[in-house]
Amino acid sequence: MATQISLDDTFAALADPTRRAILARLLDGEASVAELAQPFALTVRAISKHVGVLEQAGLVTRSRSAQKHLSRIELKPLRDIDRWLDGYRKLWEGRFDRMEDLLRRDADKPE
Amino acid sequence: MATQISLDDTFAALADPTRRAILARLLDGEASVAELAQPFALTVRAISKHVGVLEQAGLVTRSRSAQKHLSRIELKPLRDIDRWLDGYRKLWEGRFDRMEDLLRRDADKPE
DNA sequence: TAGTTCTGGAACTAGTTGGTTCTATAAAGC
DNA sequence: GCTTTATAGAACCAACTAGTTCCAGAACTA
Repeated sequence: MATQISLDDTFAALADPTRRAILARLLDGEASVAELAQPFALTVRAISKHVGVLEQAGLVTRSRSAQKHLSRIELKPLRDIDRWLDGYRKLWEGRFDRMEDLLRRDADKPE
Repeated sequence: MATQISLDDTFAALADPTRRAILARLLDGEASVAELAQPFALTVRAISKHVGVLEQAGLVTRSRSAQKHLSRIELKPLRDIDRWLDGYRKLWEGRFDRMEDLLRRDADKPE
């Protein structure tokens, strides 16, 4: 089984704009570290570390083709976040006053 | 205007299980710091700091009623994450082989 | 007024993060 | 075989984080 990824790691990995940009780039297809580094004013090593963080968080897998290690986006952790959001989504999808009701539900309870 | 919140801050705030638990608790209604601290083996001060982080990230607003400062969940940053996910959601909602096509689209380009 | 309750500020600590540089290794190209 | 290219390991640094303890202030309670 693919070692369980925590929401902690996923959220932490996504909390960096460089890493989110790398993920977005990977929507266009697999890429090597050098290719991923190209748009940034950072060393290739720094980008390599960012990819490592994404890999740790399960958001990226790598396959080496010759010297190039191709990175590829993995969707499962994103789906996990999506499912986590489900618990809150109903609050903004309902009518606004119903949302207010939910939020205040306990506040008026006699305890 | 309510000072613009960055995805960086939102993701970072959500990368901590204590803070996610606090948010979940706030689904049941507003609560004071002391109330929020009750389920945790942490000092009230530590929880107060966590609430501060959530507040910084726009996930919580506070209103003081007497000494009690009531925290309330705010949904906008969560909706922002939901919208950010939109860019990826189509990949796991489509048929799997179409997703594969998208991912490999560039890999086979003659360049 | 005095005491209690609720919270935030300040100062500190240990551990983590995001970046650097320099070095090593593995595969391709000549 | 030597050189180049692509990447990761190691060591380092400055900044930030999550926690603590101690103290101060604001507002209820008696």
